[in-house]
Formats: sequence, structure tokens, C-alpha cells
Amino acid sequence: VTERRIAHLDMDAFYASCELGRRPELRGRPIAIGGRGDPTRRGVVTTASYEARAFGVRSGMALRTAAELCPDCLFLPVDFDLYRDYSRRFKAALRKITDRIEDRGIDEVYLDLTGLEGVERDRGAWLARQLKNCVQQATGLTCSVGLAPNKLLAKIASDLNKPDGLTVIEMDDLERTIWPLAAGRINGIGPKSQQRLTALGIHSIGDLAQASPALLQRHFGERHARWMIDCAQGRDERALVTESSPKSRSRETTFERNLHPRTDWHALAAELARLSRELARELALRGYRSRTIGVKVRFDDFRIVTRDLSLAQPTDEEVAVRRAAFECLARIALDRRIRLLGVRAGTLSHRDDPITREGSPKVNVRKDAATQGKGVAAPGQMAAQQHLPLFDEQV
DNA sequence: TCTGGGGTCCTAGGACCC
DNA sequence: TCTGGGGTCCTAGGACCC
Repeated sequence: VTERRIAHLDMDAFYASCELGRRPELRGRPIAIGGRGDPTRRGVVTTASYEARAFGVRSGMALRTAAELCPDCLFLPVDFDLYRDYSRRFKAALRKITDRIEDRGIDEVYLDLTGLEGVERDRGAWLARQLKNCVQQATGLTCSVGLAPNKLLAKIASDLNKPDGLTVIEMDDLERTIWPLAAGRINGIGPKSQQRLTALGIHSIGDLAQASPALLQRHFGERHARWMIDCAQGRDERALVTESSPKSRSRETTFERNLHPRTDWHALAAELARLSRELARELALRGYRSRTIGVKVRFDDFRIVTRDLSLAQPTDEEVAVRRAAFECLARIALDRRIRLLGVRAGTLSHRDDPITREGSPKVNVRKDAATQGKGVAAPGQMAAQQHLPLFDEQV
């Protein structure tokens, strides 16, 4: 059994780099990409150039906050079409080296270099350099590559020397290089898990490796604990996932100001209709049909509520999507101002798929505040019911 | 007016079926 | 009267990732 050689490739400050590729005269200036490119409006930074990062600007930060930290920062609106184009180009270029590629979003991939020509010479470092050259030639952009015996370590490695990095990690490097890192550097350990680990006195990956398995099991369950221990030991046997079909599609909007469920009902309903229309059009365009339509609401206190509805038959039609979406919304008790509204289509099948099941889905009504019918209906609920016919018939 | 938009996967209870 | 054990589907929420 020969050890695998897995690379993780991550584009550097991707959105910002794409913008600079199109407007090189901005090079050297602090720039931040996010929202509509207007820091007085609602939105967050998706990517900051390294010059902007020097001022403390980070992704996820409110645009307004970024503008305060870095008054000279240039703000640009998100242009997904441009980034998708760059994304296609670097992935197509890499595909000439190997087709064993796992797509991890717009700016990341894993590649399995095991057995490729030239890989045995220096454990893959030369090939990893070729990956970087290849991306550079195809896009003019830099990336960072991690090379390791598995995905877990390759991912950690690619993050160690950014930007324009190339980092090789072997099993022998585990204690020296990996164990000192925070547990949150493991892909899959996010803020919540990190906080729970900290409460147990576990900070680094090394702490995790030496923690009592029984303790971890008590706090995280058998499966999760097993997984964390394996990660801390650098163990990861997962193969690359080179093919996958989408599970869901969605559309959502954060309003410029929080909307009142009653006084702003017209705007809310119009937005739900618009999102439904866009979603249906996308389904039809891509040849998908959905059997589960859902709605998501984020209130002004950031609480998120979702409602799903399974349909008798999969659909890609605007009217069916909209009707289901309004039914879902009517089941949510709208007792606060609304910040975000979204529509989701799940349980996707393809136009050409054979029909796998027929008949109606099970009726399974969950008891929640809006469906119990006790007492007075919430204002939003009444509004939703009142306006349902209007938007159902509107084309 | 701090906190986007688009995804995946997991869990868990109840319904329902065998 | 009391007692089962899967297995799947549906729904809601939550963690996490890019």
C-alpha cells in the first residue's frame, strides 16, 4: 500500500484578486469586495485585499465597520459572473494535469496526485509547483497549495503559508507542525465546537490528541468524538469526491431595512413572489425539478425560522413554487420585524430522471404556534392568509 | 440601523409501515 | 393489558464551509 499524495489548492484573496486582474491599476491599494460596493449600505466584506487586511479588514465584517478601520479602502460590489469565469479557467487548467479533482466551491479544489508521473521523485513537491504555475498561466492569479497524505492535512497545509504558498506536510511532521495549531484549524471544527472544547481546557490540536476519549465522548457523542480524535492523529481516509449532483437551490435577500410583517406586508409578499419566480426559472434553466419547497425568515434579532412543504409531484413551475412558498410563510408566526426572506427548493430530480416514486407524500403536520389555531392569529399570519390568493393568481 | 448568499451534512422526533 | 424492533419519510433546527 503506497501512501496517497493529496493536494489542496486555495486561490489567494480570490474575489479581490479577480477584480485586480481586471483593473491592474488598483494594485497596491486596499480594496474590499462586498454587498453593493457601498459601505453606507447593508452588507459584509466577502474578501479584502492584503493591503486592506493590514488595516484589520476581514471577511464577514460589516462594510461600515471596514470603512471605519480603513477610510481609504476602495469598496467594490460582488461580481459573481467574473469570479465564476476565473473559477472555470483555473479548474479547467488543472484538469489537464489530472481529472481526479474535488470541487470545494468557487476558489478551492482537492487533487489526488497519487501515481501521477513525476510524483515519486520528490514526494510530489515538483508536481505541486506545476499546479501553481498552471493556475498562474491560466488566470494570472496566485494560489496556495498544501500537499499531504490526506485531505485533512492538505487543507491545513495550504493555509500555513499564504499567499502564494507551497507547504508539504508528512505524517512525521504531525507533532511539530500540526499539534501546536488551534483545534479550530481542523476543517469541521467551527466556532461552536471550539468554544465547547475550550471549556474542557482543550485549545490546540495536540490537546485534542491527548484528551481523554471518554471525556470527549461524554460531551460530543461517540461518532463526533471518534472523528475529532482521528483528526488530531492526522488520520483521514476519505477519498476525493469527483462527481456530485446538487441537493438544493435557493434564493434569499436581506432587506435594506427590517420589514414590519403587517405595515410592510406588500413589500414582503412581492419579495417572496420575486424569489419564487427566480428560483423556478433557475430550476427550469438547469433542468431540475424540486419536490420540497421551503421558506426561511431571519428576524431582526437574528433568529432563523424555516418551514418546508413536500409536494405531490416535483415541479419547476413558478406558480407551484410560489404557492408552496406562501403556504410555508403562512405557517410562521411573524412576531418581529423581518431582516431576511428566502426560498429553497430541495429533493431535486433531473428532467430526464426516471420517476422513482409516485403518489402523494405522507401528510405530516407539525404543531407550531402558527398551526395550532389557538387564540388570536399573529398579525403576519393573518396577512399571509389574506394575501395568499392575490399572489397565487398573479402571473 | 454591526452581522451576505449559497450550499452541505447531521440530528431528532413523530408518522407510518412491516 | 402490555409488549417489540427495524426502516423510511417528513419536518425543523443547527453547525459548518466557501
